[in-house]
Amino acid sequence: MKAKGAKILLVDDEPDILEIVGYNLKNEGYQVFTASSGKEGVAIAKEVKPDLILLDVMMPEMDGIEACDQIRRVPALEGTIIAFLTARGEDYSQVAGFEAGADDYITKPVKPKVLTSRLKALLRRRPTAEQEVPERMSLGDLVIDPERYHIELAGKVLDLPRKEFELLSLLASKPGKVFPREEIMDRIWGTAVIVGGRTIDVHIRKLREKIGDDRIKTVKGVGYKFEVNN
Amino acid sequence: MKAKGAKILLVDDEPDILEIVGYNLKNEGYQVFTASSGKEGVAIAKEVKPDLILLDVMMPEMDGIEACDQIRRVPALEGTIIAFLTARGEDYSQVAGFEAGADDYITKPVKPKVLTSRLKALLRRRPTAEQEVPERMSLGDLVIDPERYHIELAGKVLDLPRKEFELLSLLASKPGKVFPREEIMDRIWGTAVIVGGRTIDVHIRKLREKIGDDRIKTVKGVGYKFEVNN
DNA sequence: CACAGTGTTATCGGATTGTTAAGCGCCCAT
DNA sequence: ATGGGCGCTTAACAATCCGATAACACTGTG
Repeated sequence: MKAKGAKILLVDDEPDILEIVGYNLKNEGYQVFTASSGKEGVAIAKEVKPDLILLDVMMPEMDGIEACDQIRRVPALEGTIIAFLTARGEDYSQVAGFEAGADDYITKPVKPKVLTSRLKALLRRRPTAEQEVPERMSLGDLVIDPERYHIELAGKVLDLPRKEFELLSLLASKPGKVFPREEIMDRIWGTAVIVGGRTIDVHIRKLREKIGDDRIKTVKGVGYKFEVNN
Repeated sequence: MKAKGAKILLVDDEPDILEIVGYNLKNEGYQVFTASSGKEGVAIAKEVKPDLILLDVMMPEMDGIEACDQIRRVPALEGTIIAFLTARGEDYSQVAGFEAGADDYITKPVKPKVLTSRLKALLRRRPTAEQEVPERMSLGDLVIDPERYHIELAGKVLDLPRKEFELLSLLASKPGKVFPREEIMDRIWGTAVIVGGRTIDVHIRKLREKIGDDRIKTVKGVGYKFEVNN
């Protein structure tokens, strides 16, 4: 059910809305950021680069339309999806909003389920997530098949748990390259998740147990690398 | 690029919309049919059996929701994709909450490019619409017959309810491939329908009950895959 | 030898999935 | 119209499995 933690920025001047909507989105596994004015919203957007921004139209200081406009001018926020949250009846503002480059409108009040479903739909068709077809990798007698989510070792099929599979895929994506622990953390857990120091090691250990000690090499003080042995 | 002209039925009471949207779709190589009311839409749908129907929600005589409902009752139009066209600001919660069985919502005004890209995405999702449906799929002792909505297991004919059949067809369309839950949702329920988290599991369970536990495999944290066992 | 970094193992919590039963709307036959 | 059956969804609970952590051992390096 979780759409693995896309970043969502909520901008609304009513704390209640931030609270309620934010709560529901967090519950769905999103990373939620909030701002209480257009100005603040733009600032935070630049900082965290959210995947999606929910903008209330009516706000003091800087309304949603102008905020949208500003955000659209920031190159770093190119692919960001912007959706307006509007009370019903704020009619003409919608045309302006559309011109400002909004991707969707959601009218308040809205049921949490409906809201998250809309957001999911929006996030799903973002261009960035469009066309990534992971390819089958062959490395000696080891075959990594992302589509089937398993590996083949010397002809034998082996199922791996998710984290292990991702970790191996990452390391194997560039054989010989040393992946610093930092990078591994970022790419597998994401910048938002904080896990303890031994977690990577444990997964590495399990991998070694399954595919052989000699394939993953430790570079002390730096990280790990995958090596095709044969 | 042109998908050999899928048939699209446009239903809207505004001639302008029919004109503009129709023009663009034809330009993209689709076969376009039009109707200007829900009633007419249903009639034409029965006649031409389009792959996809674009329904305006607000229409005289019969609105889009009712039309959708009617179309969904026609067995011959079983696999038809239905997308709602709504004006921005029309209340989502009402429409989305309504379980009419639409696959997507598209809000007007929409740029032609965006519209066609979304339609393509929709058509791509449906195995039935994209290319010709393989008459029968044979996978070991399991035969899937899309024509009759039933399967044969070890020679015995087995009738499956619609959702179960669609689910099985989807999984079996690429044996071995892991279908993420998200993708299953998209392709069987569409983005417009909101269903709870356990719904897929229940259908999977019923399928396993009928065709055997060993054919559908769970990949935890990801999805399910079909496997030919012999 | 101390210390920092890594290896190893067992354990626990919780997220994810399995399972069953019940509810609801629809169709059809009585 | 009415009742039963069916298909789909939801709810509630059980089972399972994964992944993080803690605790401790090991290794190499200054």
